[in-house]
Amino acid sequence: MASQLQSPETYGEIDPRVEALVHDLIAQVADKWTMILIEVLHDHGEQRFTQISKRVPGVSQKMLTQTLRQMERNGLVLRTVHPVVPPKVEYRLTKLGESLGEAFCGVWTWAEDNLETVETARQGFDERAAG
Amino acid sequence: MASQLQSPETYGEIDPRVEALVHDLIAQVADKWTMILIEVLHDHGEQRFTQISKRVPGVSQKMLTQTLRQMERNGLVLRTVHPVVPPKVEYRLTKLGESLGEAFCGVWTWAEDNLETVETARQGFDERAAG
DNA sequence: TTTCACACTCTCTTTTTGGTAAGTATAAAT
DNA sequence: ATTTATACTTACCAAAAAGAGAGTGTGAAA
Repeated sequence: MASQLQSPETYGEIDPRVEALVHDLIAQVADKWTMILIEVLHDHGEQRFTQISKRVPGVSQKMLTQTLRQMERNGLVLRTVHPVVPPKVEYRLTKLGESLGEAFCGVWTWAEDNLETVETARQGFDERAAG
Repeated sequence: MASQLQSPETYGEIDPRVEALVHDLIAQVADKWTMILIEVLHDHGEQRFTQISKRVPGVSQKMLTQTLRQMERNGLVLRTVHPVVPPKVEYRLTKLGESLGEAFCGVWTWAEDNLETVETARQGFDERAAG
């Protein structure tokens, strides 16, 4: 398969294993729900599962659990279980989670600032394709 | 906006439709291959299809074409077709593409800076889960 | 005449992802 | 005795994404 051709020297000085790790980490962390959850947890502080779900329109229970778990595993979120009935579990961002939120700021503001530019580009592209 | 990660009370005032547009745009633009292609196009300037594919280990032809097209549609990439045989097509980042690359820098460096922190967090989590 | 180069496109198959809905545990309230 | 609340887990299924591989067009070189 020609698509798998390798040319190691093109990556220059950077260790390709580190590159791969960075790519993987970004893929996990730049996920749609993760980004939204960071936002919600930042804006509203420590919250319970149900509160979060109400603030995030469109998440299924499954995805919320899954994303929260992954974030916890990656050290972005602290999960506190209170041994009561019915269960009470609270989530909040760790320092690491907050710092990721700050790192995302650039992308967020880029998206906000360029919504129209992108929309215009799309229209141009689609017209060229059609005409 | 909430993306600025500053004050909780600003969250309520945002138009949810704009929020949704921003989320969608980020989802398209924060995609794994898009990020890698921005990097490669930034580092090596204007390149042909095959050159790019050699510099990106693991992309299939399909994904490369698809991602490049999406980027072109979003105005991130300029595609230049030279009417010769065999075909010659060159790709380069637009200003918008470059600006997105800069916006990503924060996330990129966050990932590099925190690789170990995350790895440690994961090990802790996995041990807790096992034990 | 066959081969090669390049940048795709198309089809088929596999893998991954995500939704839905039901089930679990427990104590208090009705 | 039944319901309610919370925070899940599990099983099943449909949809979407991605991979593999073959095919396309054209002119020049072997």
